[in-house]
Amino acid sequence: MEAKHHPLQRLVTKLSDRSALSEDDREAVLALPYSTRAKSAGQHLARVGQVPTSCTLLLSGFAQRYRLLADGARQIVGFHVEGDFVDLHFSMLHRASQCVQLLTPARVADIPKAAMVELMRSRPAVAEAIWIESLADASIVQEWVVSIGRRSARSRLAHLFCELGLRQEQAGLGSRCRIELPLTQEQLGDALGLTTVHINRTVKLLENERLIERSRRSVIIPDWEKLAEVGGFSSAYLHFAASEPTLSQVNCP
Amino acid sequence: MEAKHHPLQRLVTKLSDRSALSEDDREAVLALPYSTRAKSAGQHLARVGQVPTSCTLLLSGFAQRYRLLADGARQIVGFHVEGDFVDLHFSMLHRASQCVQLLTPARVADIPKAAMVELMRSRPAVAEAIWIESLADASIVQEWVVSIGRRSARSRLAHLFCELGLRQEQAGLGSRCRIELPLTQEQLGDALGLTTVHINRTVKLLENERLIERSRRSVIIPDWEKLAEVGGFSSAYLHFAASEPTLSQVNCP
DNA sequence: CGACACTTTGATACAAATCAACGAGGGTGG
DNA sequence: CCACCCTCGTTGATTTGTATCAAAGTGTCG
Repeated sequence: MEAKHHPLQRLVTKLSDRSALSEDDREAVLALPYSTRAKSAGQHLARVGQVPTSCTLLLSGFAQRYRLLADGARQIVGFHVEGDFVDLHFSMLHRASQCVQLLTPARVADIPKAAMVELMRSRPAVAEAIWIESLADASIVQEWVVSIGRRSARSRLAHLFCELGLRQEQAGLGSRCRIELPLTQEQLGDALGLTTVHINRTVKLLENERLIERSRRSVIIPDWEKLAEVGGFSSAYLHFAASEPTLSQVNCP
Repeated sequence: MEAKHHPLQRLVTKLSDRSALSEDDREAVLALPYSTRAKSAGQHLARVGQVPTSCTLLLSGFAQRYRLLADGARQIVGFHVEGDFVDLHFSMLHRASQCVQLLTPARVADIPKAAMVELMRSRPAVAEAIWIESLADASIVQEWVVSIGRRSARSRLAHLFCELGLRQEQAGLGSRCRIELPLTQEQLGDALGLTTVHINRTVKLLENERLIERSRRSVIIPDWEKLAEVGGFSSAYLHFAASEPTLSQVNCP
């Protein structure tokens, strides 16, 4: 089975992770028509007000979803990693209410909206799997509300690092304790509802407390559990499949 | 067709509002097995950690979805009105990561999870309609992130009042300019990431500015557009069907 | 090597939290 | 029917976390 390198393979893997798909279902997903493109950092995959005609799947790279306010303030409402549909909601709701922008160079696949809808109508199990994926995404956003609404800057940062670490690990991109972070401090601020200056001070605080270490664009978490405690982090809201190792089972160098 | 008073009728109406359902689809929804119960204010419909076996549909009343933090802080992540599924996500994700609590006395219908899944597997159009509904819910949560992350207390309150007004109007419960608000100031604070004291001062500020009026448990919006401007409110994120009247078409007494 | 984007630091200003009471309505029991 | 209590709303004084403004460092890429 050398479908291993099929561009949509990662999507299939991600869906199978949480839902049971038959061989036929998997093949139906892989049979989806698509066209791939390379894009550079900073490019937009969606803009407010657009009416989408195709669904964009992130094959590699890292993207942010955000809204701009009248006074120029920006709030990031989510990050996307490879395997994520970036604008499926907008497709189904007929209009984008946010912007999606790449933070790194990336490869994307465009799938005609009609083909997606057709696939989901003819394959209930696939529809269900995609639905469940979108519910898990929604759960993450809800946890962001909790963070931004009720946690201190220090906890918010700790929580976000924990989340990104786990999500990266779950996506098979390495250990939860070493996060490849293609974000500027300004973007961290826009994600957490804080200013750049305050992010800077808080990052340094965490560093002084030995809760994180930094080297270039990565963040290292020397003691996962301690950081999780500072962030009030519990992975339940990520709704990983049950196979996920307990926190205590993992402890990185 | 005296199905008019079928308890699930409101659900059918809500789904048909945004999606096209055939007569068969509608009847399949109405044929769902269910049992209704009356519940009193304060009762929980779901609790963190529970494994749901049935889906709860709110037939009447008002509920909040919230999370508790270690230090006792509470963050409300959403409100539910009649016609909403209150825990469909938890059912599909196998475990509740939040609590759902009634704010008013209410009637609810319990539908066995297996029957829901079966319905959605056999009727793709219904599955799609329910999915779209959950996407619209997610969009609301994302706007909450924007509010809590980047808006001032005054704007947050204005924005929430606008949202609740429109949602209530959309649900056929009256004009957007008169909101039946079964919330204490503490609950408003927990929803907006502010303290009770600060909510109190901000409410009075809006009142002094003649942006809202209060009488018992309702809030009256004398000039919708002015309040919408203060809140930076634009209804796009609610993703109502296109038939929605433009803001300027409506202006209440 | 220069340009530019990002990080870091300091000084100051505010918005919102906290702490502490008091007031007012609404339901309950005597 | 009144007195009581309990929750909710209101207000003031004070503190604190975070924003704002300003400027100097640092790194990286052409």
